[in-house]
Amino acid sequence: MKNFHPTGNCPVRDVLSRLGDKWSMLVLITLSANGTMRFSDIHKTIADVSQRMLTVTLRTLESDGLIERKVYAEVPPRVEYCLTERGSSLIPHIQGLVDWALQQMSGIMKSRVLHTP
Amino acid sequence: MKNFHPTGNCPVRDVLSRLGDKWSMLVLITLSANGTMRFSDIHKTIADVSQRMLTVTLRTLESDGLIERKVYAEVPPRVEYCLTERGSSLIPHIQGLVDWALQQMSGIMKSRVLHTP
DNA sequence: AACGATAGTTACATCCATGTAAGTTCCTTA
DNA sequence: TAAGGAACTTACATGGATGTAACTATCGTT
Repeated sequence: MKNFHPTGNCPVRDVLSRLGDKWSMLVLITLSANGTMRFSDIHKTIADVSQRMLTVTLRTLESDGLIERKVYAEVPPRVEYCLTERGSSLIPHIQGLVDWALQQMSGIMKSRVLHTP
Repeated sequence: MKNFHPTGNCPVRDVLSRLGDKWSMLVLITLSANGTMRFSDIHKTIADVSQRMLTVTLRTLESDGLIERKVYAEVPPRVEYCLTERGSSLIPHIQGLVDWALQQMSGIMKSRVLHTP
C-alpha cells in the first residue's frame, strides 16, 4: 500500500476522483469511439447530460490534458474535441472496467436483490 | 420525474458509479493488499474515512458481492472482511488505473496549472 | 426584422454523498 | 460499580455536484 497514502492529500486519489464523476468516463469513451467530435455531436451521443455539465466536464478534462479543444473562428461557432495522447493512454484502463462491468453486472444485480429483501 | 435517472437506465453506468464514490476503490485495494481484515484494521489503514462511511461502503460492496462479511458471535463483536472472487477479478483493473494515475499525475498537475492562470 | 444555428455563460435551485456526534449492545475486567 | 471495547446505528448537518432555465454573440437566411 505505498501507492495510496492513507493520510493527507493524495494526488492519486485526486486524479482518480476526477474520473469518478458522472460524465467524464462516458465522454472519454465516446471520443475514443468516434474520434474528433463537435460539442453538439457529443451532446447528441450522450443525450441525458445537460449542456452545462457537458461544458463543465469538457473543461475539466481539457484542464487535465486528457482532451484537446479546438475553436474555429466561424459563425456559427465550431468547436472540436479529441483525445490527447494522455487521454488515449487512459482508454484501455477505462475499457477494462467497462468490460468487467459488462461481464459482472448480471451477477451483481442478482447479488443486490439477495442483500435487500 | 421529468428525466430518467441515468443510472436507472444503463447497468454499466450503474455498476461503475458505485466504484466512483469516495472510498470503494480504496477499500478494495486495501483488502487486496492485506487479505482478511477486521473493521478496525481497515479503519486504521484508511485513517480519514468516518466510521459511518466505512460501514456504508462495506455494506454496498457486500451487497454487490465484491467483499464477504463474516460475523463472529463474540463479545466484543468481531467482524472480518475479505474480497470475494468477483472482487478479486476487479482488482487488476483498479490497479491499472492507479498505475496510470501514478505515471500521469505529475504531468496532469502541470497541465492544471497552465489552464488556471 | 425576425429567426435559426452553435457553443456556450450565468444565476439560481436541489439533491445526494459525506460528515459529525451521540447512542446502543453485551460481556469482561478492574 | 463502573468503565472499556468492537462494530455498529440513528439523527441531523453540510457542501459540492448536478440540474434548470434564461440569456449571450454573430451572421446568413427567410
